[in-house]
Amino acid sequence: MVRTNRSPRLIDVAHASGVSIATASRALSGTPGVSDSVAEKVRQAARELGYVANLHARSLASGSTATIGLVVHEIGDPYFSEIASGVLSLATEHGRTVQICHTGRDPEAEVEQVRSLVANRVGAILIAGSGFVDASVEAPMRFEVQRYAEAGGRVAVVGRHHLGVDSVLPDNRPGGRAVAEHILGLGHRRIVVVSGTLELTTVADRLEGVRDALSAAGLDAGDVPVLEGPFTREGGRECVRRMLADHPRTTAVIALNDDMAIGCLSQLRSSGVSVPGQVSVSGFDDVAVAQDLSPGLTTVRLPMAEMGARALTLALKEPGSRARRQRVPAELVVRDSTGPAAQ
Amino acid sequence: MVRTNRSPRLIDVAHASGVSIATASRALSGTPGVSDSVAEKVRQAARELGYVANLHARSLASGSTATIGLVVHEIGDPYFSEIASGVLSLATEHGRTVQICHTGRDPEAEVEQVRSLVANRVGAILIAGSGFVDASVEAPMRFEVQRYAEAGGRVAVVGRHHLGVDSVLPDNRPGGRAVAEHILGLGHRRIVVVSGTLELTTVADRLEGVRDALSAAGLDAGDVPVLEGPFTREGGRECVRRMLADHPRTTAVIALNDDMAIGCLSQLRSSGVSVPGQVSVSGFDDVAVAQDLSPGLTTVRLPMAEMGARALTLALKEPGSRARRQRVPAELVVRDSTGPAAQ
DNA sequence: CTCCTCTACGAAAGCGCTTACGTAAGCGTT
DNA sequence: AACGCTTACGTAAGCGCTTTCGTAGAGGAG
Repeated sequence: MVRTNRSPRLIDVAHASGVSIATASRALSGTPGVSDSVAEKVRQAARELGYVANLHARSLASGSTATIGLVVHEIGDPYFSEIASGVLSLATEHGRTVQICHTGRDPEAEVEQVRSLVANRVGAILIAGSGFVDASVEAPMRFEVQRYAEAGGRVAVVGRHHLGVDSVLPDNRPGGRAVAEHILGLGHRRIVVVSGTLELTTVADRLEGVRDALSAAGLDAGDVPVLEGPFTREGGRECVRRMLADHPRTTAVIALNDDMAIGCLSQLRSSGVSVPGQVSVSGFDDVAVAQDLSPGLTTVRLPMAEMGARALTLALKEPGSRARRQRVPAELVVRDSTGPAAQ
Repeated sequence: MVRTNRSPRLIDVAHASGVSIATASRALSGTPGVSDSVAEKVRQAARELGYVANLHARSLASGSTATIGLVVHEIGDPYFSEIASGVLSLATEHGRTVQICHTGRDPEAEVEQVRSLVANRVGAILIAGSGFVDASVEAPMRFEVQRYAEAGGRVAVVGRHHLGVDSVLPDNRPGGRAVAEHILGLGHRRIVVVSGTLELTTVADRLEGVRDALSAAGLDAGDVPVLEGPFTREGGRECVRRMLADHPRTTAVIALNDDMAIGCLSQLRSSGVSVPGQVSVSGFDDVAVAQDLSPGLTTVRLPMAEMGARALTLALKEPGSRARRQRVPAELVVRDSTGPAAQ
């Protein structure tokens, strides 16, 4: 029975090294109960045959997988692709493969994707991206995640609370506070916040931080308009247009992520407003390109790749009795897009 | 034998709907040979039980997978993340999952990743990113890919020739020619090309196009310095520093990708050189952020997401008798970073 | 020398699914 | 009425691995 042109199986390795397939399996997967000499013989045979275990067979038999699932909103978005980069790098080190899903920012698609990852019996699920303030929107997701976790699945989230699982949480609120303090410290008082939809917890948290700073400076947070738009570059452009129309005397724009900030810069430039001469602009996230913009974007740095890696680390660890939380510090990075308030 | 807290299996669905597991399997996977009424009954039962097929069992039994593997150099890089975005979106529509590997631009890691995808028995492999001019570097990859393809695997590549499989090839050379013609048309003659390593075919092709245009304009291509550096923003900065030192009278920089162009803009700005007043800069790729830079980057648009989607489409199709090639047009996009040559 | 305990290994039972093959029933021919 | 053909379904043999359980042999204790 010659199987030409097929990849060798465990049984081929077993035959070649003169042991049973049970022993071969143990030798190759490092399970104890095999003498060193036999184990080495088996490994040698495997190498010579070019044997690679069939993952599906292994998963089916063992009931667990080396694949980990990563859910992001949009992989084309630098915020998420940098997180993914961190996850991928670490996963590769651990010999694990990563299956990425993106949801197009649709909460229903998100639940759908998680369900499909569960169905695929992935070993762990990582969920990146903001949750929703509204608990009822969050409920199906929470349900799905909990069920998976209770069945022994490992889950970790980044930048998302309230899911009752291990999480890596950036200091959104302190970050918001820091950037607002910076703006205030430059003398700005006619400020506008450019924000993604307030339904996102990330947005809400950052905004909260901004308000903390405003109150601390004795301002009424109600005096600072919050312009809401899509959490994208186009959203930033749109908000700046509204700002120029409705709040023409504004001297500083606090955008709640870099994407929007980039859109703001773009629109201000096309509208002939100088930055930071007439209007200062700040962002949030510090995506890679932020430092190369003109002017360089003042923003709050979040170590995205590291956050991804830490989430993976959490998911790989033994589950704790309760959900762990890792805070990730947010660091203000001052560049050229902010300057003293024009008089 | 009650299996509490475990997901239902095919046999549970079969029992619930009063058929054999073979019929249940056929009904759920759409294999012909089941009457409509029975099929509907089975699907109904599956829905009620919340049944989802175990992918591993299915793959093991059928010998094929719904997973497709995508190899990129660096998922954090917009060029690749936009391709990945296209692949993911289309894959989701097809009910397929995508496993992404990134290689950190290391040719050996690349082969390693492909090997591991093969081991995982993925249904198709997509490889994005430039190949190497040097055939001997390319050989192991070619070998691996061919072996997989011969064993019935489906492979498609984007932006890479010489692998002997279906490919989606951007018009790098015509694109290079177009952007160089644009620069020449603006009156520039003291031009510098800022380039990634010449070992990459992508770089070589684009450069070829640039030279075509130079020759056509009656210039000696040898007169135009080619500054080589890493194919990244930092590489762009570095090359500009060299340019300012060695070729101070340059009026135009043709960067061979947007990343480098962004680095060029950044360095020129910090060096106090105005763009496009003193020096014009062009890029290549048209990553999403290019339009929002200041000045907006003149570049050559490649529809990355579409390229990814097309590669997937090729891989999903029945294999042809010979490798198919799809050319993707490159379109010059003129923005504000290029202007008339200063006298 | 016997009995017991370990250790190293083999036999074999699945993991949950697909699919080749077998068969019974229905239908049209002659 | 006998025959073949088609359709709809069931039976059972795997897919390639892990893991439980059983056992032979080595070694120590009495």
